[in-house]
Amino acid sequence: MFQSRTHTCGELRLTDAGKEVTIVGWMENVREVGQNLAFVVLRDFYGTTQVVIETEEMFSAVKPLNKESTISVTGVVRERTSKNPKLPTGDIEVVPSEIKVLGRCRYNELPFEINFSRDADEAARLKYRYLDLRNPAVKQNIVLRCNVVSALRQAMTEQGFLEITTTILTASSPEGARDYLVPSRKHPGKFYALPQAPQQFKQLLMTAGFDRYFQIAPCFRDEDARGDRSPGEFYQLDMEMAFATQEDVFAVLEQVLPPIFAKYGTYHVASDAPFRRIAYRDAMEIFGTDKPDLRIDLTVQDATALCTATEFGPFQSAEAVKAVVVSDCKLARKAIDKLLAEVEVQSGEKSYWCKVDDAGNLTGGVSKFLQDRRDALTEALGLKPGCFVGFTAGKTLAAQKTAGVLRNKLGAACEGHMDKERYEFCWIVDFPMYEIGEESGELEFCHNPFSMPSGGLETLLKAERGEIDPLEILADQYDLVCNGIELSSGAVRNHDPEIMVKAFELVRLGEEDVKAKFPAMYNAFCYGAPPHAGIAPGVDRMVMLLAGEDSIREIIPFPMNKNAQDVMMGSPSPVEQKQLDEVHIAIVGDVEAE
RNA sequence: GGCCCGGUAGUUCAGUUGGUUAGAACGCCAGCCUGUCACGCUGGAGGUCGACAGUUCGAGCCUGUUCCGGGUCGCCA
Repeated sequence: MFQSRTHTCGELRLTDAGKEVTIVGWMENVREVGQNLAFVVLRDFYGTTQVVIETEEMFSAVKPLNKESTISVTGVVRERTSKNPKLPTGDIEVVPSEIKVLGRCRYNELPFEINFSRDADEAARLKYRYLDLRNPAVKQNIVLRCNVVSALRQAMTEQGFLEITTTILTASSPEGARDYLVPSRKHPGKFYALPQAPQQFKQLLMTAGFDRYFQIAPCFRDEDARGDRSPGEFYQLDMEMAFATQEDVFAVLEQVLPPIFAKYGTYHVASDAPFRRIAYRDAMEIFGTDKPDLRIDLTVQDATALCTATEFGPFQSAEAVKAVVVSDCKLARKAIDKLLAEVEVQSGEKSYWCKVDDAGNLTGGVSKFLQDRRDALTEALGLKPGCFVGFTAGKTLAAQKTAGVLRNKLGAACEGHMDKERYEFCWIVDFPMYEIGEESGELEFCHNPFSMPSGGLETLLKAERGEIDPLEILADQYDLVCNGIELSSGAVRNHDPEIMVKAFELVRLGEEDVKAKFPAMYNAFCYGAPPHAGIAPGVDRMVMLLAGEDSIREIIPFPMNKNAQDVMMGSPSPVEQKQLDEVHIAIVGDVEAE
C-alpha cells in the first residue's frame, strides 16, 4: 500500500536531522560514484532532496529503475558531510531504509531531457507536455498564472465586483470573429456557438440590475494564431459596471493591475495612476501604432512637406513621409540593412535612411536626394551629428504604421533608447466610431457597434444632417496598452435603443437589423437600461508580460500548436458516424482520411 | 491563403566547392570509481540526412514537387 509522505522534497533542513521521514517524487537523477555509493535526486512539486545509497540492498532497489520513475523513500535525515549551498535542502540527505516503486517509467530515453525541455523542439514539448511541465522552469509559469488569477479575483472582489459565470453554449453572433459552432441534437440543422466574449451577457446583467460584474471568462474565436495569440481559446478578466463612466472603469484597473504587476512581474511598474491617456489619432501620428511601447523614447515625425519635393521617387509620389530620428546611433551599415529588411517583412513597406556625420552633413542611404534641403531638415527634425534618420513613405496610414514598426525595431536595436526592464501602461482613447471599409468602400463600424458614440444622439444627428463628417465621430472606447501589447479593449456601451438604431442607420442598417442581430440586448434596453461601461483585459497576455515570455504557449498549461491542434490529445479528431448522425451532420467533399 | 526561416542519432546542433565509412555534445548501455551534486574516467550501441521525383559517374549538399514545424502579413467587431 502507498504510504503518504511526511515531508515534501523541498522542506527538509539541518534541523530535521535525525528524524525518520517518508518522501515521494520523481527520480530525477542517479549519480553512481563507486561500489555501493550512489546519490539519487528525488524531485516533487516543492523541490529536490538527495537520497544517499550506501547498501547493496538499496542499490539493487534503485538500479533497475529508469529515471523519472516515481518512488517512495523512507529513511532517516542526516547532515551531509559535503554540503551543497546551491540547494535549499543542500545541508541534508535521506538515508533510506525502504524504497518503494510507485510508478515505473517504462522508457530509459525520454523525448527530451526534463531540465532542458525549454530547448527542445516545440512539437515534442507539446506532445509530451506532461513531461515538459515536470521542468520546474516551465511549471513556474503555470504557478505564476494561478497566483495572478487568484490575485485578480481577490482584487476585483475587494472592489465590490461579483463573479458571475455566463453561458458557454450560446447563440452565434453575426459580427466579429469566426465562431466555433456546436451542432444541436434536439434541433436538427441548428447550432450553438461558443462565446467569442461574454459581451452581451454582461450587458444584460447590467440591465438586470447587477451593479458590478466580473468573470475570468473563457473566450473562443476561430482565428489564426500569433506569438501573443493562441488559437481557439483564451481567457479575459471580463468586467462591467452600471451607472459608470470611462473614468470609473479606468480607476478600477488603475487600482487593480499595478499592485499585481509589482508583485508578480519580472520588471518594475513605471506608470503611476492615472496612466497616460493618448488619443488614437495622436498615437498613430507620434508612435505609428495604436499600441505604443512607451519604453522606447523615439517618436515619429512628419517630413512630408520637405521630402515630397525631392528627386527621390518614393518620396515624390507619397501622400506622407514620416521620419524616426535616433540620436547617437552606432548602427553599422550591415545592421541598418538587416533592420530595414525586417521592417519590410513585418510591414510590407520599404523604408529608407540616412545619417548625420560629425560635420552635420547627411551621408549614406537616400542622403544624396536630400542634400539641397539639409538645413531645413536639420531644423525641422532636430538633427544632430551622430543621428540616424529612418524614413517611410506612402499613403498616410501605411507611412505611419511602417514608421511605427521602424520605431520599435530601432528602439530595440539602438542602445540608450529603451529601458526594457519596466512596465509602461497607457490608455488609448477617442477611437473613431466609423471608417471606410477597405473592401466595401463604404462607411462601416470601426470596432464594435456596442460602443457609445461620443456626444450620443446629438452627434449622430449632426452627421445625419451633414453638419459633420461621420468619419469625425469618436466612440467612447478605449484600449489599455502595456509595453506595446494591447492588454485590453473596452467601452462605454450604447444602452439607448434610439441611439443604437441611429448608429446603425449611418451604416445603412436600421431598427430591424439591430433587432435581428442583437435581439436580447435590444429588447432588454427597451425596458430601461443603466448607462454602463466595461473592459476585458486578456489574462494570457497579462501573465505573458508578467513572466517576461515572448510566446503565449509558455503560460498556458496545455497549449495548442499554431494550426489549432492539440498534438497531445489529438484534437481535432474524426468522430464516429453514429455521433454525426445524432447531430444531423453529414461530411461532404474531400476530407483526408486519418 | 501569401511571404520568410527551419527539418541530419533519443535530444540540441555541425557538416567546406557535390566525392572514402555522415560528426560533436548531452542522453542511453557496459565497465571502473566510497562524498557526488550538470560527478568523473574508459569503451560501446544508436542514422530511411522529413518524403517523392529529377540533374549527375556520384546528392545530406543542386533543381522541382510535397509534408511537417516556427515566425510574419492577411484575419482577430
